[in-house]
Amino acid sequence: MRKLPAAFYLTDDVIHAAQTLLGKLLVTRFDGLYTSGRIVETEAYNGVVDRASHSYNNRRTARTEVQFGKGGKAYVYLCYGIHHLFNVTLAPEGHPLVVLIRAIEPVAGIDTMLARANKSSPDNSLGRGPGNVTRVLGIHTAHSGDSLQKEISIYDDGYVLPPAEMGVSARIGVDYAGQDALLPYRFYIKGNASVSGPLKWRT
DNA sequence: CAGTGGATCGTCT
DNA sequence: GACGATCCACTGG
Repeated sequence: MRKLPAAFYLTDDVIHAAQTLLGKLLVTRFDGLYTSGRIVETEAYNGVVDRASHSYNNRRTARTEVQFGKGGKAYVYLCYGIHHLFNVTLAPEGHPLVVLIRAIEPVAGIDTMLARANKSSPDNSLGRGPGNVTRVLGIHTAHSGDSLQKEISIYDDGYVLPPAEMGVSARIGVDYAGQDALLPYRFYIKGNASVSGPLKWRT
């Protein structure tokens, strides 16, 4: 188990980072409660030139300011008034590149996850979908801006994803982005039961 | 499995 | 004042 170093997050290659994060362990430790899950689905958001990105066209607001800082922090925002979506920020200061974590396969602290999700037994939906990822890991908008070297962190446990098992598709839920909605910026582990989206985009 | 519709509120125009 | 980088329950096949 090796925590991803601060240097990992300073890349400008958001596509490669989104691919590399597949198979890594996303870990939280809040109030002594340890939970972790393997990242099985990601999406790249390519900053100022990406219509699907909150920072498109260099738009800076209080909400998106974290994206413009040095990479290696959490960017968490509220979606549809209900769901908290967790992103990893990347790149040196001034480059608002992020990777959305869309699904995890629960690994440790399953009882805690079940309690947070108000469920009694584990199933494939526990870490499926970006809203569920934050729910079971206990992440919410107040954590936006937090370092990924503290309560929230990402580990490499030696898992290696065979290249043939990585799936690629367009991103989900970004129809408003015009042509950019078609970009092949979503990455997932083929056949993994925790991956979200339509069946054809899970196999 | 696919399709539909309600929930719910911070953010930006 | 409109609208989401979504989820769930429910319908029908």
